[in-house]
Amino acid sequence: MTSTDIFAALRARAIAALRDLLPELPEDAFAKVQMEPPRDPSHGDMATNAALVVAKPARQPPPKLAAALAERLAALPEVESAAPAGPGFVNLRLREGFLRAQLPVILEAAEAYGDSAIGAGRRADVEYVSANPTGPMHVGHCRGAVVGDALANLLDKAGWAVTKEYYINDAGAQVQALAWAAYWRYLQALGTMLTEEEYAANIPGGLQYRGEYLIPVGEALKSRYGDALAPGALPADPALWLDTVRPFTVEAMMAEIRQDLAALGVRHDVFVSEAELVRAGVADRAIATLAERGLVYEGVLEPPKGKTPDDWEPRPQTLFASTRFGDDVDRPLRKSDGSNTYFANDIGNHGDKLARGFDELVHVWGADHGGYIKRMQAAVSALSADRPVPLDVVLTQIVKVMKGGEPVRMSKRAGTYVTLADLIEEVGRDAVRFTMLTRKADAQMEFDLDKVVEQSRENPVFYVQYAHARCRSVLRSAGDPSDLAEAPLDSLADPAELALIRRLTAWPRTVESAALAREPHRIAFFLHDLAGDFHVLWNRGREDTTLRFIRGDEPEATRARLALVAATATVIRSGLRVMGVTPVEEMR
RNA sequence: GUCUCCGUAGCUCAGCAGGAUAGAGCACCAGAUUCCUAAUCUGGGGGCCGUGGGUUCGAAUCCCGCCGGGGACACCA
Repeated sequence: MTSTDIFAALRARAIAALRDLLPELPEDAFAKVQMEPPRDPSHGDMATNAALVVAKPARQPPPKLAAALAERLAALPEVESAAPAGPGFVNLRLREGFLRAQLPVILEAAEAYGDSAIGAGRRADVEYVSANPTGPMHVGHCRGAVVGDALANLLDKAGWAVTKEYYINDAGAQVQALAWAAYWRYLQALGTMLTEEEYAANIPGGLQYRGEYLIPVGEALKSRYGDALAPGALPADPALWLDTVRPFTVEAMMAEIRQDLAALGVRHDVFVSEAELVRAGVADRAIATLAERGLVYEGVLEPPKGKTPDDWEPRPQTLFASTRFGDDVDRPLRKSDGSNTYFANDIGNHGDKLARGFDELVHVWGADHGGYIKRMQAAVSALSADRPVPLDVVLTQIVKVMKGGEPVRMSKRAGTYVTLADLIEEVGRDAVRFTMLTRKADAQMEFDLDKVVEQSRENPVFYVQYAHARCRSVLRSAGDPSDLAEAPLDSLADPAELALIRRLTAWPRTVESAALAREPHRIAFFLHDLAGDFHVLWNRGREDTTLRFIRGDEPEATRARLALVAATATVIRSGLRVMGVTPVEEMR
């Protein structure tokens, strides 16, 4: 594969030179060689630790190796100069011509610039959102949705074959409670004489979902079934209606969730239903597999340390020996009523993923599920013992929604939480998505409704969009020339122009490192920096008219700069695409 | 009590799988607009990277202890 990543290219050059200098050295001695931008730009365009890394196995002092390596590298056509530095680094300064030559590379690749092959086509299943189908999505789900979607896009760009998956938790007690709540709205639609409290007193677990969003579901049940499920508008035996109302309600909730996701621009490839998996016996099969491997037993757990639940009692349970795979305690597979625990069903879910042939599993969960990671990884290890498949979990922290400097109170019970639909309506899809990616997923985040719509430098969404719009504005006023990849580029020599080119060439390695770290927020930071470089250049043109992009008196220089602008726009678009944000043509 | 994440400028946060003199934005101070959008930009001050050890050529980064904070801890999902 021909990489467009010049850092990878020069790293290969450095390794080749070292191999030549030290033919005795085993190949794995070069594994830790890095070629990266130095912190201090005055050190040059790239720096490598190659001499430091190789010094020990080569039994030579690093400075001596660095000097020899520098001499070799200095002879390369891409390299202007190379010098040993510090304890054994080699700093490289690239020829400006080589840097400029990256612009046609970018323009020809277009948005494919930065695509990588490190994923090597491995099949990755990215499961995200997976909100319980018990109500509309709120901002908490939203972060997971955006992070997951961007991560999936990122992995795709970096060479994985990605499936975007949603796991519907439609088999547990909460869905049961949802059905009871929907049934209440149904009774209301039929004109029941009961009060809410009277109804709530007689249902298992109480009336848990009181939000108004179930009212339409009650109406829909009425128009579909009349009073057949509650003759005389009186509560009937659940055996008569529960298996009808539950799936009906789940379907209604999922329709709403799909709508919310669509509004966010999130589209999953696969929706997997927990209930269906259970019906298909997937969970039982997975547990049977574990049992065959001697990992399932009947046992009594210690009470949890710290705070013991009031109703705790020692009791034999069906347990999975997850401690053998690094978990803290073994985990129950069956509830006291004999049905599967959520964990047992999720083992089935993962068994199903493995059966579908994925090479890597990635999940995005809320941080409150952090305690669940070890047991799930244990289960996947146990199930994939013959062909290890890694399970990576990305946790997303809480989002605090702020308005006018005050936190917006959220309560699902009271039905006052901020729904995703509200949020999108208020600030727009692109702002929501971009902002959700301006923090590391695992860091708490304040989402300031006022700032996000503010059109100022403080707002990174705006800042990046504005840079793209400016690029487009320039290209439009130049008549959108199409043959910029052939433009002569020698006139691009101003430090600000070269700085922008250097930034652009860092895009491929940014994609790779972000994908490997599973950190899509790095894309947002990169774009912010890139936008900054562009704004700087733009402003130089204010002070120094010879630096303007379009110069009527200098057609060649104009073409060169248009090539630079077009490349910048391309990379911004490419990054925004990963984030799922629409690049704008103008800022009206 | 156990597990887990976190602690970097006054504030909000980056810091790229250990690298050279630790960065950005906001806030603060001083500047730039006959111009392709000043919705932007330039310059400046500001840090014991919570703390004590360890690993090594080299640590904000890796390991251990401590302090401080978030989250999770059978039969919820």
